[in-house]
Amino acid sequence: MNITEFANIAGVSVSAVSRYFNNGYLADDKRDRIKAALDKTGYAPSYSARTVRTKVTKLVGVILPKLSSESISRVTEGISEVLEEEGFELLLVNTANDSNREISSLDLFRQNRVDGVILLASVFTDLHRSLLNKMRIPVVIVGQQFKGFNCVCHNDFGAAYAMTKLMLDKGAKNPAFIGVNTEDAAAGRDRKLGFEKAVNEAGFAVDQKMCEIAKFNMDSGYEKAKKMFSGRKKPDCLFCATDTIAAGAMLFCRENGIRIPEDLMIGSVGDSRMGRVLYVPLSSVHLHYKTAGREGANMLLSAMKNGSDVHRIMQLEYDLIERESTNRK
Amino acid sequence: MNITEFANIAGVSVSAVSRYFNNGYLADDKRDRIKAALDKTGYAPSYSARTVRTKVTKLVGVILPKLSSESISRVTEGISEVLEEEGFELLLVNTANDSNREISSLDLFRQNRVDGVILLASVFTDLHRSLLNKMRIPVVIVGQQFKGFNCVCHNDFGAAYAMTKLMLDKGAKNPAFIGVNTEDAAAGRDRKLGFEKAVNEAGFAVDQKMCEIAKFNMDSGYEKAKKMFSGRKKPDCLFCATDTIAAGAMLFCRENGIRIPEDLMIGSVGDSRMGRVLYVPLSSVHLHYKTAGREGANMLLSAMKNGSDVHRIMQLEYDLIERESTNRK
DNA sequence: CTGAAAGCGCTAACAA
DNA sequence: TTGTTAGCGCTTTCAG
Repeated sequence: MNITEFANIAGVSVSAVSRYFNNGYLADDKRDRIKAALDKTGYAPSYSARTVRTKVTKLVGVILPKLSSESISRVTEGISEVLEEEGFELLLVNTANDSNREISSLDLFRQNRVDGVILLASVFTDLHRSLLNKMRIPVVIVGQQFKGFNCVCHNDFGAAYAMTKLMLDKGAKNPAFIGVNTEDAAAGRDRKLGFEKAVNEAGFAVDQKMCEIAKFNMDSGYEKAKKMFSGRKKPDCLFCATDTIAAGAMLFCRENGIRIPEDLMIGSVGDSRMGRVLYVPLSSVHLHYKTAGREGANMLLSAMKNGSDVHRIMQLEYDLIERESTNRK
Repeated sequence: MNITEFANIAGVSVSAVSRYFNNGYLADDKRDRIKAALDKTGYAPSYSARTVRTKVTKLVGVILPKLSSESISRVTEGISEVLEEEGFELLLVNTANDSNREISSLDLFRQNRVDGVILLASVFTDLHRSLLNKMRIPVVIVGQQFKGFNCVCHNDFGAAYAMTKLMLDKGAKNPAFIGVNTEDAAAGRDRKLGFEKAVNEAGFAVDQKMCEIAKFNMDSGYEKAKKMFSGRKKPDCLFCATDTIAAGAMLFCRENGIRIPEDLMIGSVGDSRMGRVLYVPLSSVHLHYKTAGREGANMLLSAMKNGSDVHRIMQLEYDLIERESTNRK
């Protein structure tokens, strides 16, 4: 059924029906007639026909590298809270860490499907840049800093620095590191740099043999810890780029009689729920993921409203959370 | 820019442009001309204008009670894998466990916004039923069984039964239970019933004083465990409806010198990643969340294709995972 | 294979 | 306040 047919049934004009749905001028009796006809027929107007006219989709595209990650889902939750309050809905694309999918969904979103885009990605290339420059709708990047675009990000450098310094201040002498791909500027590069700065400031040189790169999962953390402890030199403190990696490393320690924190302190970044209940409660750095999502959404909302060309960067600070895993006397 | 304007620039007719994007008959030279003009102008056709004509949105609405839950995000991941492969995108609504939001988004989806709906909800009411009956597009419910509709669900009853039986077979005599709201037919009611059946079969009566109802979080599990252990009678095995609740209960045990599994066995349902790395590795029942998402998506796809009125119910089985927390000799 | 033209269902300008 | 009507940008029939 279309608006004309429905208007006939209700005994009013099409404009009356349109005004009913768009809060225009309308006499009360017509309003009642429409309401009654609505109950009877179950008519609902077509969103896309409206969009053709108004050019407004009330949709925001959200591009994610994966769904089942605590940090990412917290960001998404923040995004959805703010956006749904403003009457927007989320068009979600899960790229499964596939860069091609990122590119192709960005391209899809150019097809007038959405009013704005929020992009969470780990690695940014020149291709990203050129495509982002072609976008005719506002875009906000969350979790990374990418020059020339709106960003909401964390202080990954500071977080890693603070955690490493905490362990070194407790007297560790042989710091080790398990990070992630440094092409990821936030979780990869910046956290590594923060680690290195703390090590250097404490008067040590960074031993690259004590630095491993893991995947974003527990098994990989386990394997890298195993590799690290197979050498002659044993670390006495370990910084991990994520809680998940730290949990894997802990699993290895537990199986091999390495005591935490006595033999090895462990600290990481993320402050996931899991950290509290690990067999040794994990010291971590809390990043404000949900807030990042909310702020990203707010930034997008104002960009969609004002169409401003000036890009903004917002960096969120962190909180150091000390638990048992670094509690060496 | 619209299709007419673009067709002029490319020096072809509008039909040619339309055919270019819809794989229709088209001479090669025109195809080349269009490709060149595309590179030059960055033109992208309007999705909504197409939808007005074709009535196809290539969108599936997904209604979730929350985002930051491991089980839900695994389901969503399964859904998105299958749907994106078929060229569909997800319109996501996070209802934040608010039943009104469930209702209103279902209503929104009636407005020709999507081609189909996947609904994850915990509590189903008559209002749900009447609204679901009004939907003119296919709907699949995942994670619950709701008579008269397409469902993909888990064997929650069997899962709870198996876990409880495991602990009773190991010699437990005083079984306790921390569940969730029984209005939730799957995680609430069925898991409680499964627990009760196992207890009864072992020749015990269910002591309702040893049964608590918690929220879906760790703190609540902690509080309920505390309450349970404040009474005279102490349980020697505890079934929890979710891993998160079990983790909270474990936290309480650890703080209060209750040994697991010697003094208290603990088992739950969900098999989340966290369970493996708890201070006592947690026995749990694996439910195939991602598969449920995939199967739900497949069911929806075939309903959208065939428009069949017959509703189907698919129940997925479980895997019992024994770990240290129930390993009493 | 191709182009002209008639809609798809709606909104909004305009005249009343 | 109201109803009429001209589009919004696209697809698809139909006649070539």
